[in-house]
Amino acid sequence: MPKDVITPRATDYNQWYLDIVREADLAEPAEVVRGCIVVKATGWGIWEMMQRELDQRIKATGHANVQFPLLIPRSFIMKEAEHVEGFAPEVAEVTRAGGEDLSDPYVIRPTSETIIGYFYSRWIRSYRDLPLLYNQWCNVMRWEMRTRPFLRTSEFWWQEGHTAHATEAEAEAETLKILHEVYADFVEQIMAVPVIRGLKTEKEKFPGALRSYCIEAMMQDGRALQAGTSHNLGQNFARAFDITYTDQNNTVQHCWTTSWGVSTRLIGALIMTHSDDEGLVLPPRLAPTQVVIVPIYKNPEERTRVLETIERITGDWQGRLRFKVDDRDNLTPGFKFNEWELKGVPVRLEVGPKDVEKNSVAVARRDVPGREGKSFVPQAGLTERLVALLDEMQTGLFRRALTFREQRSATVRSYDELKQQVEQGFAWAYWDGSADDERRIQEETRATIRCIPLEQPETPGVCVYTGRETMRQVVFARAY
RNA sequence: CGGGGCGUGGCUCAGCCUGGUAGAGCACCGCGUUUGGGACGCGGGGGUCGUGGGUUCAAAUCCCUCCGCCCCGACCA
Repeated sequence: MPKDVITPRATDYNQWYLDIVREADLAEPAEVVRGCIVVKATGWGIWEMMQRELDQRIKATGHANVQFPLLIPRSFIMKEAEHVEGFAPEVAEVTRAGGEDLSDPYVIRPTSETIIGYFYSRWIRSYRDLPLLYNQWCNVMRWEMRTRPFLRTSEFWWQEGHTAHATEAEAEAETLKILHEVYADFVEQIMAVPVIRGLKTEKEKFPGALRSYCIEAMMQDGRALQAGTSHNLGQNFARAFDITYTDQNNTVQHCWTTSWGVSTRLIGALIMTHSDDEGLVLPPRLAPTQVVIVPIYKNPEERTRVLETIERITGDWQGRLRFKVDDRDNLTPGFKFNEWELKGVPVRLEVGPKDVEKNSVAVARRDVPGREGKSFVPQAGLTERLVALLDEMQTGLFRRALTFREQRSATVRSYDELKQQVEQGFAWAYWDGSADDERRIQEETRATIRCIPLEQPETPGVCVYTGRETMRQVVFARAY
């Protein structure tokens, strides 16, 4: 009998999400620290896989890792006008240390453009120093009013890339390269989450940026989640922090800078894209453990025989499959089946006395939950079969998510249609409105423009709000 | 910041209305039997009832203070 530990999605999507986080043992509320979470081993293991894949891509595109201080002089935050307005309300400050009040208080970094800008201004002298391509993995803090595990917490973990370039074109190329080659590639290929790549509107862009690009994903309730952002900061921060270089003509110029980040929020995206009422579902290429093996036996003799068989069939797995043998002796197989299902391990193998005799194993695939996803297969050729199965599951998860998004997306031609469509998913619409129009729509529908997709239609259409003809199409949705 | 809810073994909660020796389920420990979809029996350990004050012969229970957490809305990766 399964225990009712997870609220079905259809009953309460929000509660389902919280149940998954708890039951899959990803994280728990920190309780004693407002708005923060403790990321537990299963959750952090997933983040480490994300870090590994992202870090490879960040380095492959020419960046190196560095580490800046956690604390930033408060005065730094005040230097870029839009940036102050955007972040001042949500920074935590350190006003006292070493038993004394600080004459110049610090803020705990909400993001590091300012302190990095300060150092870049000292490091960059010549065009020969450019481009400067750095990234840092760290935690940041933003005093959020309402928090949810992974999606929005006061402290979160992320990477923030910060680069400086000689020209606007180079900065723009960098911003887009990160969006495509690092973020979209990782999220789609490894997380199996389809994304829309686009540009943020003025209202939604990063405080202090010239332009913000983003990737947007659709969750199972039809709402949008921003999965990553890449900002072309123009010369705004370079002016605020005097980041200048001398060019080939001996003229002093301001640099063009970029910043870009993805965070542990991706874990939230992962959950809300693939998981089901039985628990977490991990795409094979991201799963820290791809195959878990549950031995089944009634007595010590059987145990020995079964474990020997497992030893033999996993003999050529090193380097091909990430696996784990669950030989805990105090738990029944049934308990383990459910536990690994909750934790989202893509494939479970069961090896018992019958399999030892028949040279078979039971294979259960997580993307088809319960007994339906279970079949008995021969031990011969198992490794190849599993590698192929994982591959098939990876592709299948992506396709399933993409199909879902398409079913929940529609092009709308009137404001009434838009209102209806955002109730259930993405509304594609021609748009020629202002930031104020955007605000009014948000008030009335709770939906915002998620992005102006990079791929635009070739024929003009009529703006869904103003009625004016325009070439520009945008995506409206309610967002997390 | 507004609105609501809750603080009692590790967890979920009952007990409070109507004051009188602190309970249950789960988890944990020991032993035995079990083990192919969340095992069972027997035994056992563990709680200054969020904090401070008040009322009372007597407070988890009644009154007040403070603190914390969770949930729902407007802002945000």
